[in-house]
Amino acid sequence: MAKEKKLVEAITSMDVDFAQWYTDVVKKAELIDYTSVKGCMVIKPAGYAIWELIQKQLDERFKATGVENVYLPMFIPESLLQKEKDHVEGFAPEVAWVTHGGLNPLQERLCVRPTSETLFCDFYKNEIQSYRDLPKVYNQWCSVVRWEKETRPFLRSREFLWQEGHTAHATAEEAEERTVQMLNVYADFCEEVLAMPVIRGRKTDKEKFAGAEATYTIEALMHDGKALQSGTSHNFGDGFAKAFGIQYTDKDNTLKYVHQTSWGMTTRLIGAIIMVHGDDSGLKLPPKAAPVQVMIIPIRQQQEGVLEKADELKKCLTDGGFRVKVDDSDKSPGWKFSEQEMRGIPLRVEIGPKDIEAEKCVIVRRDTREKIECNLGDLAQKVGELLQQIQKDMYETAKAHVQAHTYEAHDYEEFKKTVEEKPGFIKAMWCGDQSCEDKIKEETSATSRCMPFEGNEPINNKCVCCGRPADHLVLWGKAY
RNA sequence: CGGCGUGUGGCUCAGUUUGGUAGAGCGCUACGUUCGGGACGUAGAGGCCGCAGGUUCGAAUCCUGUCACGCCGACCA
Repeated sequence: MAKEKKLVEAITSMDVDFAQWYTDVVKKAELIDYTSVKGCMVIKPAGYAIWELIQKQLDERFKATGVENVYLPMFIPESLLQKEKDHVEGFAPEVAWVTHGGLNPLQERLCVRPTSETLFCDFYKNEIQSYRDLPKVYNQWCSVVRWEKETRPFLRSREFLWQEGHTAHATAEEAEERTVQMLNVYADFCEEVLAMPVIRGRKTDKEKFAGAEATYTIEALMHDGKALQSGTSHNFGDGFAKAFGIQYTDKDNTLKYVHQTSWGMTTRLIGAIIMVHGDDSGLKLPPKAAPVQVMIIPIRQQQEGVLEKADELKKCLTDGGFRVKVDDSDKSPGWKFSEQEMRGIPLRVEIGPKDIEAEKCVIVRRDTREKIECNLGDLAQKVGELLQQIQKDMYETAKAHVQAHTYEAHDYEEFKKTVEEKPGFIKAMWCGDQSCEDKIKEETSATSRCMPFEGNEPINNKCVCCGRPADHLVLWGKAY
């Protein structure tokens, strides 16, 4: 149909060029704008509002587990960054340095935080004296800078917004418990709020965070079959505590090192929403992460009473607790439909003279495009039901996509063939030797995403790469 | 950091090969007609052709340098 075709002309089809499709959606949905600094973007109102919803709902979940928010500086003295060896080595290649204050060179250069472990450690070493001072469960919302070579909006920018939680505990058990707890907070948040299914698991040593004893991750699968690390939670053991001298006096009057964790989620989640849910018409927001949940589009709005009715419906829905807007711009209705779809607004309500006459309106779902007639008196209730349904259906659809794109490979031939022909997750056994991981990455470009906590029954007992005995099931895939 | 590509009104691009008065479509402004899947008419506004040098009577166009952006790799949330 010519008309159908016209709908998509502004956005490249995802089957033609997924990367271009992503960029088109990001621009057309007005989430960001590029700036004169590579890798740094303007997050526009439509994009920032999504972040605000993420922040609010995540923050509530954090606080329910006892997290308190703080703010630490954005600069780290070089000497501080260098205290933990693995950590510096991991981050040194991508830090930005401040070398001058005004016109004068600094005595010691300062790095712009790429993450704040070292600052939290420096802070905790004075803050923590006794077992009574523990645990410390702090979090900060801020931006960090990592001088990436290649950048993409939301997925990999040089400056990005995130939250980083940093905790200190008396025992290793408590730290481990917190690490897992936060990973679960993340996973539940992704599934319940973002309607995005995730795989929880542990990173291999090769993929774990610089300085961590263990890194846990949630991995999501994008529409094109590539994986996206969507949140991480690290257990540092007492490594940082030893490097920074963070000790407390326990009940038995002995000095002990604290055990620490850190965990973070970023604006990358917005990229995940785009790539998990979006389609050729644009963005598709899950209702709980949609800054505008309902767009009311008046038809023949110049006609007396139409705009008034639209505003009336808006008030009714706003009072019902929904996020609602009326598009009263002087564009044509068809234009407004397309805009609502590109912006991913979950529901639109069409209201025109014919509807007013019949005391009805038409509701259209963004996810299925289904059109539903609704009596005006039932609108708020119906909208509530539909938003819930959409939230649920979007999750189910995404879940089905992950299941349909998760494969098993029993030997290396099958593995290579699967990587090449079937984008998605591949379950395969691994002997635990990093040389196999390296080889697989080099030869197939797939990386180990995680060793999943669930669905990890061995599929055989041989390493998919070298054939030696293997008891780790690893989820592999090409990643962003 | 390597490979490829692109910089011309707000946007998408033509013009560059072969130097000669800066173009189109969309968008924008005003008025009018329209309005249930990207409406139309009329009249307007808007550009040191990324930046800096050079060659030339004359440069968007040729030369040198530089900056930025995009895509693909290596590094990463």
